[in-house]
Amino acid sequence: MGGTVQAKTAKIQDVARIAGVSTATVSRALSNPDLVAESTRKAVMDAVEESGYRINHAARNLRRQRSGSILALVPNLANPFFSQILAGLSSVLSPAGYGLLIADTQTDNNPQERLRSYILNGLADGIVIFDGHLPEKQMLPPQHPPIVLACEWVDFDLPSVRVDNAKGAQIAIQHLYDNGHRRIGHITGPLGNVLADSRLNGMKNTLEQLGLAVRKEWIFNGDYSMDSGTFAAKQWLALDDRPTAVFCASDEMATGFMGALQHAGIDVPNDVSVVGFDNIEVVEHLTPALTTIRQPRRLIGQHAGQMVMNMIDDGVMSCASEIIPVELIERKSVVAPKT
Amino acid sequence: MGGTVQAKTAKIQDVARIAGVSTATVSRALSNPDLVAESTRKAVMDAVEESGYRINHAARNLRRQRSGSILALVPNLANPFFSQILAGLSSVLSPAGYGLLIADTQTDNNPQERLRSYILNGLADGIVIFDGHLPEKQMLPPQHPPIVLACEWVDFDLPSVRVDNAKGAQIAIQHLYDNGHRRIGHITGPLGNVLADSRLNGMKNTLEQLGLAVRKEWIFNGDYSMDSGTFAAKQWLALDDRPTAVFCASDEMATGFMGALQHAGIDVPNDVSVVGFDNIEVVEHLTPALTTIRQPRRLIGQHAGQMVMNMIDDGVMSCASEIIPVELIERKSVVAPKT
DNA sequence: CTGTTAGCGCCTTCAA
DNA sequence: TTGAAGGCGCTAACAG
Repeated sequence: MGGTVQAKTAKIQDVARIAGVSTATVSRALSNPDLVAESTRKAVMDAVEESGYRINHAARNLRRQRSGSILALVPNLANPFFSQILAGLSSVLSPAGYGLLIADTQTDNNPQERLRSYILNGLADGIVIFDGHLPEKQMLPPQHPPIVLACEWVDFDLPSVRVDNAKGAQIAIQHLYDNGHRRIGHITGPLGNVLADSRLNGMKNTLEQLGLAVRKEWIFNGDYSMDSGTFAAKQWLALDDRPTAVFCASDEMATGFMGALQHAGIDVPNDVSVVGFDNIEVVEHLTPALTTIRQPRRLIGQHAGQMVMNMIDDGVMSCASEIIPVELIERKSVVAPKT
Repeated sequence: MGGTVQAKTAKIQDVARIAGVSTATVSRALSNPDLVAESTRKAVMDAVEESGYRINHAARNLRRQRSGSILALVPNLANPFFSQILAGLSSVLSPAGYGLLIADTQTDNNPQERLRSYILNGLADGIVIFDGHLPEKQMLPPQHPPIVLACEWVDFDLPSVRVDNAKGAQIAIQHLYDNGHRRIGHITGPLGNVLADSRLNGMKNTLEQLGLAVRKEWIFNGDYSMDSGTFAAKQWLALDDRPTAVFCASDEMATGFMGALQHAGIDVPNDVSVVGFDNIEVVEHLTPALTTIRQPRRLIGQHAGQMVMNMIDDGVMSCASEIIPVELIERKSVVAPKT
């Protein structure tokens, strides 16, 4: 429990004394400059300078009944998928004066209770949740700070920002179709994850619209990880009757899939075409460079951040959800199937 | 249970009233259970349960003169390199009751002043800095919370946790040598970065010890990014007299390097062998799978976190630095050179 | 435009 | 072992 070693830092009273005004005036000069006369404002600023005054956030927060920070709940901080999103989040929060508090919901085995305590604790003025496994509707206390759901979410009545997953899947399948593929497989995200489901359904629907079969043995279960892509490759290799193209619900899986295939001597894209999802940085440097559906992750973070801040400012608990568009990035992993 | 949740959150006074004790006793029962009688302790706990009391951190922090969180300063949150490190950090901080505050030092153009304000603001009880560009010695205020330097650091007299970079470089070069390579190139990290310099120097020294030439035109300047690896590939391609192997100061650069080479029709590893540094997740799935120097990033985060916490507990401003060992991960990107 | 005043919710001596 | 009481540093009425 030791304490922080801090110098006897100047308080607002010291500034007031030096500037020859009241503490209230100092406070105003600092947070509402418009409310004080130009001359006193300057006197205060000089006094601040002279005393080296820095605001004490704990005191301000107590008084204002807020915490000055936004909490991001991430399912697995180690997953690089989130780095861009967090960067986006940080980029809007920081200029607005909010701190970014990050918690990894996987670090302990009772995330539900943990979420609850985070929400109740008043640690944050707003929360952005990236973990779709987390909440059960009934867990949400009646009284809670603004919450925004980002990405992987189970159906839930809270403002959210997500990507148009079904559309992405549709674009991917259509692209494969346009390149002549009629036998198309899929590596799914974790079952039960809405986002994964959207991609899967988007794929199935498009296939049907194109009059193509949805073959059960061509749907490989994955969990977004590279390893699950590797595993899918093993299944693909074991097939007698193989699809000529595979649409992967994440770039990581596509990477693992292609890698394992190549290590087994398969020629990508000539033996199989592959389309990914996300456009993570690395896939452009793969051989073949991966054709994928771009998901603007930084933007997701920015929008989510903006949404919570707006909710906080407006003192409301809900706002319109947002759908962020996706686009096809054509590279080298798709060619016409061999005849 | 079954109590209605209050609209207004319960304060310590409410608990005291319900339990029939004083607020002091409640406070003690909560933070120093040993100091109160078993019976009253239980009464307090029941009252807490009944009222749905949750501690108000702002108030506690103000009173205790601490913030309850640790600040991580990251040069670029979008860089996936940090995700594992942050996960490690979070995994030790969270159980200890600390919040993890993250700031991206690249989001504005005056990081120096920003760092200063972070340090002075008392926002955090301790700071972990990952940004080697950041601090100038004289910027450090005389009085500041415990700080730990992690990774990329300019020479500086503060406790640090880093990896044995020179050793890593040595291992890499030796491995290439053992495979028959005598013409070895290097892609550096950003110049002036100690970590990059250590790797470069480790490489040069090893080369000399082995009696090999250090050829200036075989040292390509990079900045750790994949794009800089791509750029180095262009330079390699333009060379009349090419090295048969290249040691890259980061896996990202190795990835960009190999990718660009392959896109240009070069056969890796038969035309050039490549060794990386870091062992980021993806490189195992590349074709060829990348031989690299493993850097235990999660561990770095954990150690850094542990170090700040120890310093906070002990009320000291310094402690022994740590060097984390590295190891060679052999995969497929190194073969004997063509004769 | 500025000062006075009264807490925000908690912890922690000091007494009992 | 427990209670009483005084702030921690700041802000937001409410006067002036």
